[in-house]
Amino acid sequence: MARPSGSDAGVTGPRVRAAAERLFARHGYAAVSMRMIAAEVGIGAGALYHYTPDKQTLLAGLMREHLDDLLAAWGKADPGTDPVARLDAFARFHIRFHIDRPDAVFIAYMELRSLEPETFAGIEALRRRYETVPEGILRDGVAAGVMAVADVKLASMALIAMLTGVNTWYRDGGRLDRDAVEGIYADMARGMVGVERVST
Amino acid sequence: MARPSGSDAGVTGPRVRAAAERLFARHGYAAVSMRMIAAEVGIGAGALYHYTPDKQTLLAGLMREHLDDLLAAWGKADPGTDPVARLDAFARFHIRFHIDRPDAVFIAYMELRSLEPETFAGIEALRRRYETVPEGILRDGVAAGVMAVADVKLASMALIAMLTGVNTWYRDGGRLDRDAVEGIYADMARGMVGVERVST
DNA sequence: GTCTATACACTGATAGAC
DNA sequence: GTCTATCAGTGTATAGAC
Repeated sequence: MARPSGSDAGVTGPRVRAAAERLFARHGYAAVSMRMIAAEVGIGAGALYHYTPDKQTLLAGLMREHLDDLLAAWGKADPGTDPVARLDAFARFHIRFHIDRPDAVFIAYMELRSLEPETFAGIEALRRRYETVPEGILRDGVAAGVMAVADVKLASMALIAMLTGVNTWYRDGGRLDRDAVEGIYADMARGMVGVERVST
Repeated sequence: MARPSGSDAGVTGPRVRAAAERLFARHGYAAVSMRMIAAEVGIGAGALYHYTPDKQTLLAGLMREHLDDLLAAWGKADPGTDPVARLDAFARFHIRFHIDRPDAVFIAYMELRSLEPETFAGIEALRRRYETVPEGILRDGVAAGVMAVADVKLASMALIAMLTGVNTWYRDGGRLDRDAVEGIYADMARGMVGVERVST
């Protein structure tokens, strides 16, 4: 039995966030109006303010949620074994997680400038925490003598940039599937940080 | 002798473009008003329309100019010798060129979505042409047997993403100077595409 | 070449009816 | 929980004086 109209039982909130995510990613935060978001959801603009106190909070919420998910997901995906295996896992995890959420990724990386200072600081701290993941892996790898990098911090930034770059061109149904892409990038990641090649 | 006021002899046009570049990079195209640009230059908003027919054209001009400069500069920097030397030159060139123009780079990469379709196509073609540079180098390197990549196109995209990523953290006067950064990245680039290490 | 004045649409956010 | 109506402010772009 269909329930009486008006009792959507908490589905509108998520729909508002989903619409905002899509539109912010597509057009940019500043270019999206609250009326556009409301129209996408199918409600009036005034009704949006039952789900967010303002536009800025809506954006910050999307970013925080994305980064929290990212950190939590790596916590589960981290094999916690030797550095080379962790590097491989990290490369594959990062690509998989990012190509599954192109909109959230784009917003989290590009709309930092749209945040007010205090909000920015909190989000930036989460980003920074994620950057320490590859740093730890590389530091361990260098210490164990199985990796060779001139600078752990630079190599970590280079690795993240390389992996995140997949989002600029990857499309489902393209020439290579996810697994192939992950494998090729994991390979390049190993070469980048000086892991000795297995087959040469 | 100072010339009579009002005869700035074509300096206002460049100042308009410079102000727009700075502001678009800082706040995003959509968040910047023509009034803000005019205020930065020190003229009224109406006077801007002597230098650009509209805001969109102003943006597209900045992007086109940046990409034209990039392609021309590589044309002069390309040593045109063996693939390994060209890879090294490309990595160093790309980093140097990009960290010297952080605003233009940010705009060219991030405001593509702010362009109307026809304008977008022209800009995108220039970007695509630049991507063929590392593709050619890697193809030659693989053919010559001095590089080993699973996929030339992916490796090119990975290389560009890695190098462009320097712009997200590099600041003049930081821990490492330009030349050191270039050297470290050129090293990682070699490892990434399977060039045999000299010192091991 | 720059100014002021102006057009008219749209902005984020609020108030109060239902 | 959603609606309509509304606020004060700002958006791009143009017209015409100087």
